[in-house]
Amino acid sequence: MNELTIGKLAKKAGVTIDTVRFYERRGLINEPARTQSNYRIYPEEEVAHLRFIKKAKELGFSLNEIKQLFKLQDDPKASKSDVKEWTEIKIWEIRRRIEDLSKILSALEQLTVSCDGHGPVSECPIIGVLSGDLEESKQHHP
Amino acid sequence: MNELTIGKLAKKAGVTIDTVRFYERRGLINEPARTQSNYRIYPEEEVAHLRFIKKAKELGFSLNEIKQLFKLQDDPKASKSDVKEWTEIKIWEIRRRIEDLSKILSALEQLTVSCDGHGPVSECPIIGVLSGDLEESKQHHP
DNA sequence: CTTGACCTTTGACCATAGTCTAATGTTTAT
DNA sequence: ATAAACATTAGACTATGGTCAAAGGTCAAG
Ligand SMILES: [Zn+2]
Ligand SMILES: [Zn+2]
Ligand SMILES: [Zn+2]
Ligand SMILES: [Zn+2]
Repeated sequence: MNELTIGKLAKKAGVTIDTVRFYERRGLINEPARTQSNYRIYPEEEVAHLRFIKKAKELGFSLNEIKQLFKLQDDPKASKSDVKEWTEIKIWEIRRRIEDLSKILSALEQLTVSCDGHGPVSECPIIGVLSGDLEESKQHHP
Repeated sequence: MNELTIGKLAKKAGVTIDTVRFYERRGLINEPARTQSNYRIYPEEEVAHLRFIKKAKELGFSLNEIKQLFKLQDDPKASKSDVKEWTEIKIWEIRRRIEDLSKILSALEQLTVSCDGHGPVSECPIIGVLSGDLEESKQHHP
C-alpha cells in the first residue's frame, strides 16, 4: 500500500514534522514502523488520526483529553455514553468560560464609557478603578 | 510610617511571597528598599499596587500588558486616550474569544444531540465526526 | 541560648503545545 | 559523484504565571 515518511504524513495532515514527533512522545500516536535506515513509516490511515487530533483540538480538547478519547475508542468495555459524557463536560466547561469572559467584558465596557479619552492619565477613571479609586499617591512604579 | 516586610505585604495583598518576588523580577513592582539585614521593606502603598495587578489580571490583562499600563501611568506624555485605546483593544480581543468559544460550543452541542448514548463506542457519531465520518479502520491507537 | 518564624539567594520545576538547533545519516536528482 | 532534500537523535528554548527546594542568615519569645 501507500506508506508515508514523516514529511509526507505531516504535510497531508497539515501539521509540522516536529508536531508529529511530539505527539508520538506524548503517546497520542503509536510508534510507527521503521525502515532499515531507521526512518519512520506510517500507513495512510495515520493521516486521519492526526486530523482527528486537529479537529478535537479545535473543539477545545487538550492533548491529554484527546489521549483519553483514544483510550475510550480502544476500550471494549467503553460505551457511547462515556463519549457523550465527556462531550457534555466539555460543553459545561466552555459555557463557564463564556460566562466568565462575558463578565470581564461588561466590566471593561463600563470602564471605557466612563473615560472620555481626554486629558492626562492621572485623571483616567480606568486607571482609577484599577488603583482602587483614588489610592496610590504617585510615582513608585518601575 | 508603616513599613511592611514581604510577608506582611503579601498577606495584605492576597498573594504569596513568591509572587511578590516574581513580580519584582518581571519589573511589575520596583525593587524595594532593604533593611541592614537585607530584608525587603515596602511602603503601605505597595499593597494597592499589588491589588491593581490582581484586578487587571482578573480583567484579562497579562502581566506584560499590566507593565505597559504602569509605564503609561508614569509617562507624562501619555493621555487618557492611550488607556482607553488599550481597554478597547482588550474588549475586542475578549469579544473574539467569546465568539470562537460560541462556535465551538454549538459544534459540541450538535455532536451530543446526535449521540443517543447507547451502544459501543465504535458506533458513536461523536467519534465518527472527529474521525472524518467513517474513516480509520481500527486499532492502531496507542 | 535555643527554637521557630521569618527572610535571603539561586536555580530547578510544573503544565501546555510545541519549535528549533546541532550533529549526523540517507535518499534522490542532476 | 555530488548536492539538495529529507531523515534521525538529544536536548535546549519559547511563552505564561508562577511554585518549590536547598542552604543559609535574622529576629523575637521563652
Ligand atoms: Zn489511528
Ligand atoms: Zn481614561
Ligand atoms: Zn505603585
Ligand atoms: Zn456517542
